[in-house]
Amino acid sequence: MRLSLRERKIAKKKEDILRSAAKLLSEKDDHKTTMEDIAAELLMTKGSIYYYFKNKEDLLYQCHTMILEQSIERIEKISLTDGSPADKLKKAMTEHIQFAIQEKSLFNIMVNPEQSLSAHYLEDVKKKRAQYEKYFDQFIAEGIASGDFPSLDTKMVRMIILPALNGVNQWYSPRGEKDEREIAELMSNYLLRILV
Amino acid sequence: MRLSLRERKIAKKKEDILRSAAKLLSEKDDHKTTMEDIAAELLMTKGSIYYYFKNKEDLLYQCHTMILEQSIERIEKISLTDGSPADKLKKAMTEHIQFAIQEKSLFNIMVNPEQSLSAHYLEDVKKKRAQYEKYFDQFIAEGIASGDFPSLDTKMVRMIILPALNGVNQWYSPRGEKDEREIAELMSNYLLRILV
DNA sequence: TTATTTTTTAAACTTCAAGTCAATTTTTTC
DNA sequence: GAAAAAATTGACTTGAAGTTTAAAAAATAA
Repeated sequence: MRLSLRERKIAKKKEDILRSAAKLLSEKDDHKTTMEDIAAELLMTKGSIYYYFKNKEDLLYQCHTMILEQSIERIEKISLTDGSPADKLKKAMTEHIQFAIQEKSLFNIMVNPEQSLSAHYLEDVKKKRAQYEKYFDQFIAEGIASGDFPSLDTKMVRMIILPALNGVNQWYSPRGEKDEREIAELMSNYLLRILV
Repeated sequence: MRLSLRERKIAKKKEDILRSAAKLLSEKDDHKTTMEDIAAELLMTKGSIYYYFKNKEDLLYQCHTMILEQSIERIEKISLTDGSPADKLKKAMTEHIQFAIQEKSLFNIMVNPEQSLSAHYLEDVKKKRAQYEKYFDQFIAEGIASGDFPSLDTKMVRMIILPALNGVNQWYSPRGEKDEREIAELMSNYLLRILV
């Protein structure tokens, strides 16, 4: 119990650091964001970051896993729903968009893992991404099988959908004319047109 | 005349350097690609790069402009064609995809200019990007005006199309089952479904 | 060939950030 | 409240990469 409390405290601190890292890394390039900057954001010194993380790359890697694991959890839940394939796909898209906007910084640093992560970490990140992408393929395939969607190239369609969804947090601004829900609704509807 | 010959020689050398830079920068992150690496690729020493370019950021910036200016030229030509809006849009999409694949490295480093370029350069790059994007908006708007496309949110549609097109060079592999033309054809057809 | 200009080089210079660590402070435990 | 464990500090080391520069080499011109 007590141990669990401490563990939760550490987990919280780790998450704080990850968010600080993500915030700064999403603004500037990797090497322009120093460990000192990341620490300063939290009124710490960089020394203590090394108490929680092995090194800078580990920090980046854990930003990836944090988002990826949550994303997988969310889409897993959707897949267990008993809606139509189109319903599931739509829900997956709108949730993705809203999550991406909500976690803008973290999503932002996830573009181009190839460039920023070395082989060891990259492998794992790619695996998790593939795991997430598979759900989209699954929903699309289901729709084709059931006749809800016409026969089409599942991967190609998914490779249109996902970059489009991820693109959102590159241009979204909270001061734009559309809010999260409107964007999610509009974009997912347009994307569904490809399939019906 | 003689001057022009020399100028062309310099221009060629500059392009060689830009391509070397792009090649390495597209593989690794900015700071992991050193000026020495870029020079070594061309059997030069890093000192001589500074004979042609002001600094590393200038190198990056000119990679952007090289591609952007060519892209704008290409789409400008398409816009002067007298095909239907759908024809022009389709041509713009297929050309974009094929150009992106052809110039994979250069396109690759163009994701996230915000992170790698400082304000001064960034402004110019953004202007050029906007210039390019405007053509897509134009084709879509034309189609709506002529009744070829239904009424829809031009910007939103463009913000689906372009990220999808740019996504291609993240996953394209020359050893994949589809070649450039097939990908361009298939993807542009799917994207057009949103509009018709 | 000689003189002049252009280009390349190699080394030096500078700057700066990642990572380490022993000492200190804070928190927890009993 | 004292002892033990956990967390934080900040100075230090290290290495690396961008940039500068003076001199050498190569190309061009006369």
